Amino acid sequence: MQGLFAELPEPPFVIDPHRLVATVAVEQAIDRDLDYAVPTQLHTLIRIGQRVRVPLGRSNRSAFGYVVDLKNHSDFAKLKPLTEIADARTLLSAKLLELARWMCRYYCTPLGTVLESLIPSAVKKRVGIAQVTLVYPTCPKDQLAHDIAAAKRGKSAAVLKAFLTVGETEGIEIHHLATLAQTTTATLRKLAAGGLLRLATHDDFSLPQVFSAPLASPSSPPAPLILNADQQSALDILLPQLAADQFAVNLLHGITGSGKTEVYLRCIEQVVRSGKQAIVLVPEIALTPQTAQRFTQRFANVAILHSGLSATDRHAYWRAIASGHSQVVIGARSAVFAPVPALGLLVIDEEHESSYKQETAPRYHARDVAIKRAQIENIPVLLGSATPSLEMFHRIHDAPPQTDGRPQYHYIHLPTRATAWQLPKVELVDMKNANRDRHGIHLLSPRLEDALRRTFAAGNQAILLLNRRGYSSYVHCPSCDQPIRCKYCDVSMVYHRHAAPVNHSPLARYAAVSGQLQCHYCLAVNTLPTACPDCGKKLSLFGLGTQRVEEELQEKFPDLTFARVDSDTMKHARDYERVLGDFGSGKIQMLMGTQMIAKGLDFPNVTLVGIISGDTALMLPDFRAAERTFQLITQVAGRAGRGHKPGNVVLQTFMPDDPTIRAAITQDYTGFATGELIHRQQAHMPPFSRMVRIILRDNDEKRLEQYAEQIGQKLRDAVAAVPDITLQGPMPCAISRIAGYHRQQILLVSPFATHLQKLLAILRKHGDFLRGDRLAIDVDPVSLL
DNA sequence: AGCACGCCGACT
DNA sequence: GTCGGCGTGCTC
Repeated sequence: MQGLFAELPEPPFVIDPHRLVATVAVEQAIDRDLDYAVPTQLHTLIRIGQRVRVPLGRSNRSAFGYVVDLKNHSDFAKLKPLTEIADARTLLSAKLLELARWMCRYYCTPLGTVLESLIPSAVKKRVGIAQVTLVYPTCPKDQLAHDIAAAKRGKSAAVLKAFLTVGETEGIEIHHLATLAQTTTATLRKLAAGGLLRLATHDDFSLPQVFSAPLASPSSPPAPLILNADQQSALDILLPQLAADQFAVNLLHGITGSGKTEVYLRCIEQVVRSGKQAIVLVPEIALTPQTAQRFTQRFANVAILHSGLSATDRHAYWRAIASGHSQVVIGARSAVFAPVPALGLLVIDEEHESSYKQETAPRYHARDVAIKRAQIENIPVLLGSATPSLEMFHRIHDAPPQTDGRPQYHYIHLPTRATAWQLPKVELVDMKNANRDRHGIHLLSPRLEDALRRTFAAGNQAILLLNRRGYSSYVHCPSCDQPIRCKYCDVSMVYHRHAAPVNHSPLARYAAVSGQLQCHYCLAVNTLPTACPDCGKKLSLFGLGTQRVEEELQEKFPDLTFARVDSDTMKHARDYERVLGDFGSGKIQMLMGTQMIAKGLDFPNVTLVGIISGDTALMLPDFRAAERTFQLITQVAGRAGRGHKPGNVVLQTFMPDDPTIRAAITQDYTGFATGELIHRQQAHMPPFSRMVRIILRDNDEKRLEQYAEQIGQKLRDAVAAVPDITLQGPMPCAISRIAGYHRQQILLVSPFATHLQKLLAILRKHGDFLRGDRLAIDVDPVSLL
């Protein structure tokens, strides 16, 4: 069986033919690679990168793993033989294996666990791989004519003639042969039983029909767009890197509408022209048909790895990508592992997005993995954003001057809108005064209401952002002065007006139709109590959610057609596509919802963006709260004025003097970043330090405290041996309980990532820190909740 | 992650 | 007397 990857070494020359050892990373949280003896009959078949079955443990239970090394000796005395090769293909190229090894070290995660998330499960399970039966004549080829003459007529002669006409030295697929010889497969099997033919079955790894289209021209010719000067100078930096096959990190900082995508496309065109492939990462929620179309219009073979793919399709795409058929791969986080044979460029769009961080083991950040992969493949990586993460902004500006052998960092700025449209005007509404003269509760200020009316009167469209689902975020008892909290989590429950479909929760079926309390963390659902469970007094509703805004809109704008877009109403990708389609065609006048509508939408008729509460995220107990707030406001503001009409943004806030809000009004990224970086430096926070967060959990609070103290002591001892690391904690997490588990954390902070890595390596050797059920290690955490 | 070995409470 | 609780440690 031929390997998929040409660069993989042949199996070693067998020095001792009786002893071949395979190092295997089992698909389990075992932080050690295990050596197995390779049975003699597998010596010529085994390859690094194959998935194998091995006996494991005292009871020799069967486990799967990946061959990560082949050698003639082992330090271990008594080796068990591996059971079988589970898949003849090499599922891992040498370079991807090197990437996995780096993740294993950097994220302090067992290699087997890393590989488990590198190889899609559809590939592991071989979903959709059929067996194909091939038929061979038993006589030598030069005797075929003689045998045909001997058979004279009948089926035997017809079948053998088919071999001659095809001129096939290899076997012919059984159904194909039956058609050629005008007979049936049953007859062929009979002839095989009689000794005239030989049958053999193989795995059918061929690509499905959809991929058999030739490398044709794309569906529509590339638009002969004229680039502006900034785009052109961006390409002047990027294209030589591509031509030179050179590792370089590029931060493409371009305001919304500045034409970042066109820069991506031009770079990818060059990659494709040179016969290589490109990978484009986009945030999960930006993986819409609208995004995909921009690429499929320009390239013939685009693999779009979206979450709705079936296992069979996923596996088929993986094979298409591994074969080099796909020129461009577009996908969310895990697409960074796409097994393209000749990677030419990695693009990470919206580089600052926190959805690039995986919150389960291996807790990797796809942007950082992409940079590492680019280094391994010796290619450029292109990080795009209108609001770069402070990590990248600082790293690029603080990079030492280019010297030989050091990675090159490039800051590429696109400061103007590509089409010379105006940036939207942002207007601030101080909510402390806005509703002074009105009765009742109003989420929409008179100013925002007025702006909406004028927008619709002019036949334009609007987007309204509120970053919280549900109706009301606190159900509050005025007497006890306590909001109703989740039974299992340390958070208040959110009131949802109508039974929202919460299929993930086993409690969902008990939800009342009229209204329910939901926990947004563990997804528990309760009915809304009629009175305070503690004192029996009447409850009142506080805080606001998208459902409440929906209600107010229906009252104030009875003729308005609008859609609420949040994870309650958009359960399927299809719902979302339909709503976006209706919005694009003008059937819907307004979208209202959570951050799902803040990213990437490009509708030229949108002239107004309303932000109902610009400061909700600012209050979160997280050092990135200001950064997130600035990013969200800037992103959603960028949805306005993308056509020929100027855009307006109305930003409602209770904190009109907050520096983050002020910077967001003027969309002054550099001003915001400079100020925020000073704060971070004073507080010794990232990007001026690196952080490792250790999360401990237990369903018993007392036991957790003991455990945290014990781990804390071990850590303090270890920290004493490594310079420049400070330890904070153990302390309760900001959300001190989730789904019944009490949570504590310990933070390790150091100005030097290498010191933290050294510490983790020591702890790891010690072995106390791999109890995945009680302890999680999060390197470079993106959230501290 | 499994799974076995090991040392203390309520059962035939 | 022993069935079984889940704490600790190993897996080539």
